[in-house]
Amino acid sequence: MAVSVDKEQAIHKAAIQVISEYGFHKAKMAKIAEVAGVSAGSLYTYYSDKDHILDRIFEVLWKKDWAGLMPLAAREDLSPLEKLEAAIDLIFDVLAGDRNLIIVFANEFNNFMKNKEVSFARHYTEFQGAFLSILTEGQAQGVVNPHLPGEVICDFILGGIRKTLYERVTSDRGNDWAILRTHIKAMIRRGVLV
Amino acid sequence: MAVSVDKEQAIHKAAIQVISEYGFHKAKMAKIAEVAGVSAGSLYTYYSDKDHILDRIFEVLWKKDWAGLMPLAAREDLSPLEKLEAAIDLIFDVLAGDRNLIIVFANEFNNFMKNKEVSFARHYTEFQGAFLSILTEGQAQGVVNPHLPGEVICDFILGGIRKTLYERVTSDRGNDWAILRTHIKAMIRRGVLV
Amino acid sequence: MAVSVDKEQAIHKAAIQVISEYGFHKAKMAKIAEVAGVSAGSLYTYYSDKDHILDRIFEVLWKKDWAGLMPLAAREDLSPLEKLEAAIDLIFDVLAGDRNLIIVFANEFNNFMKNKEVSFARHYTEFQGAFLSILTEGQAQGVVNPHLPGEVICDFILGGIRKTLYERVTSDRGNDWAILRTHIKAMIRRGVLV
Amino acid sequence: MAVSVDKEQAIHKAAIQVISEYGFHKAKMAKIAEVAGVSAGSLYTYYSDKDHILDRIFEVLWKKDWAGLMPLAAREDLSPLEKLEAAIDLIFDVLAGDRNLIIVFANEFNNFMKNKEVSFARHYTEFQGAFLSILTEGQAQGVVNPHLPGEVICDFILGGIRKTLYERVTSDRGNDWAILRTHIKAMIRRGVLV
DNA sequence: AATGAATGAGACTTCATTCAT
DNA sequence: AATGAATGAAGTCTCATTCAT
Repeated sequence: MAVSVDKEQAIHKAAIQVISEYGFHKAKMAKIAEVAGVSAGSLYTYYSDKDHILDRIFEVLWKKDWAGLMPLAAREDLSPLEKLEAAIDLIFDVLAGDRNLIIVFANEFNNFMKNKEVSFARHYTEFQGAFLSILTEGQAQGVVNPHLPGEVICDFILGGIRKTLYERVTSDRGNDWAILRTHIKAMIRRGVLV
Repeated sequence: MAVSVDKEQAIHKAAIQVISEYGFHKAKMAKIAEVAGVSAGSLYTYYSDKDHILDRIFEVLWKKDWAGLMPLAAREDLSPLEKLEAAIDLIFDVLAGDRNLIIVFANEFNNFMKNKEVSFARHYTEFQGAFLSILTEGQAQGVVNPHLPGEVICDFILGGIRKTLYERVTSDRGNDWAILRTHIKAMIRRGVLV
Repeated sequence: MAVSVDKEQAIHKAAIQVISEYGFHKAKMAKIAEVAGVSAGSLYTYYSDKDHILDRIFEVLWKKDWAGLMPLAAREDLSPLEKLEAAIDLIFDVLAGDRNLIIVFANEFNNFMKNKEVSFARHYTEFQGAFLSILTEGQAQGVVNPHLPGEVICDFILGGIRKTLYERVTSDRGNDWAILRTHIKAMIRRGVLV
Repeated sequence: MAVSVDKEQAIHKAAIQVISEYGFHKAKMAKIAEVAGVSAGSLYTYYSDKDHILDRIFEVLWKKDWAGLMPLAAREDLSPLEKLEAAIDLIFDVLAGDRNLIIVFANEFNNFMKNKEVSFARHYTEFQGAFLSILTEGQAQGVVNPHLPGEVICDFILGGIRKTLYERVTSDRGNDWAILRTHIKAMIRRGVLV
């Protein structure tokens, strides 16, 4: 029998679940296999090693839609503000609703980036570059505060969203993602003042 | 000779360095000992086990000044906005400038909270409560946007600051903390729009 | 392949050998593994930890036949003296001939009992209770000296047998267990006087 | 200041107490020092190492009076039976009443003998030889059962006494050593039968 | 391709012993 | 002589990975 796509996905999903619960280092291969309903040995038919499983999680996450930010940033039929909102929507569309994925993303992202070869890091740099370009365009057009460095805006927004999502799925803060999205957009645009 | 405060601090500092470099799970006790300039066995004169070292890092971090938020929030001679800014200053004062501590804090906080008994979690809850009370007061006085849930503001700000600090020490984005602080305060107050 | 009964028994036997030679605390897991012909890690496929290995040795020893004393003591077709002799036979049948097991039993029994949860201790208490009931019955029927407290008789006999077996396998005192058994029975019944 | 006899004895006593509670291998030097009221380092002023402490315990035990068996066995003014009783009294006199010493003796004797150089082993062999000579004399004079091998009698009696004493101090079986001594003598002479 | 028992490198931790004070 | 912090060798146990079936 050829390698099974079903099985590969079962492992992928199980890994997200187990890693979200225990963290990457405490997530045991045996536990992932158990949750996936396969043997421990089978993990190695689909993945070269434990790191590879995490690699793939971030790769899938990337391919899911984040890559969509680049063409978005380049569009000329949208204003910078529309693009900024679309970028935020894009992050929400990818993550919101998937509790375990949010947790893995929030907890493992930094450590993941630290160890990883260029491949993913380059992806993320591209993403950031596109995000930055939207902000820069906004500043050029006089709609975004020109005194704020783009990197700071970028980091602050991404960090703010990440933690907000994480706390939402970790604590019990409801799951009305549509309203949350609105709040975050408002805060980004206008700040907290009245 | 009594237990040495110097040695205890050497270990503390070495642990922050090693954990910031490798992450908690890959940080080996032997490596921490080596960096601290003591034998592996000596670690156990000052700490009961590896977890205890991390516990202590967060405990020291907490005692350093975060606890200062509670009396701050209660002050009546300051406006909510002044308190909000003071709270942000407080976070910066604790973390800014200490590269390794920022990294440990950013990377280990979530996992740390997951495993910890009430002691630190309660501290953090108090901190968050004080932060929330400042925002709520601001909303009551009509200076903070009443449509934004306090928790969302709180998470977003704390997450934004965390990532901004982390990226700053991780990438090469200069280290002018005073200016960074100003940018972040501005963004929190007025958002990114002009 | 399912867990191997052969391997489990190889470890069991190797443990008895190594513990008999070095004593429990000086018996290294690595040595047990080596003697058993498996890797150190494999020990943990069959036993949760080192203590568990010793637990199991006593458990097997118990199940081997000591449990047989209880029904024996209850039999009504045997006189108390016949039961007493049968009890002694039972101990000999379990231990005699197995040099290493005798050594482990003699050396680790006390320390084992000290640490152990009720499970084995209860077994042993049952055993002792059955032994006592035989003696008490003998006293009631006027064949056993009524002036001797049952516990003292019981302790003395069991202690006497234990040391006799131990010295026999430890020194070079032959291995004619059948004759030894006879001597001991005679001594118990009639003492050392002519 | 010269080495203190008081301190040496405090350590000796503390060691007996701690070893009786935990067993030799789990008895920590630090704990012995604590109980003795000295520092851990001071143990090494009086003893070369941990083994030495146990050596000394058995040495003192030996010198206490067991050595008295040899002249006793050689006396010509006593009958073999009187000597046998005197030998049993001697063991009781040395051990009875000292709870911790009984426990240490019962638990560590075998392991101690296994590792020890000739010195103590030779002592014990002498002791056993003297005991045997009493029995042999008894057989020669027709008062001790000539069919029982001396070694078996010897082992059985010593093992019986050891366990009886141990159980007595370990369980709660009273502490009337005088009566216990009588029971044991009776059992040895006449057995359990009426 | 699937299994899961077996492997063994490596980590944490203990504790008898040392030695500077 | 006394102290007790420091040492580091050694031991138990874990778990990602392999491989015979």
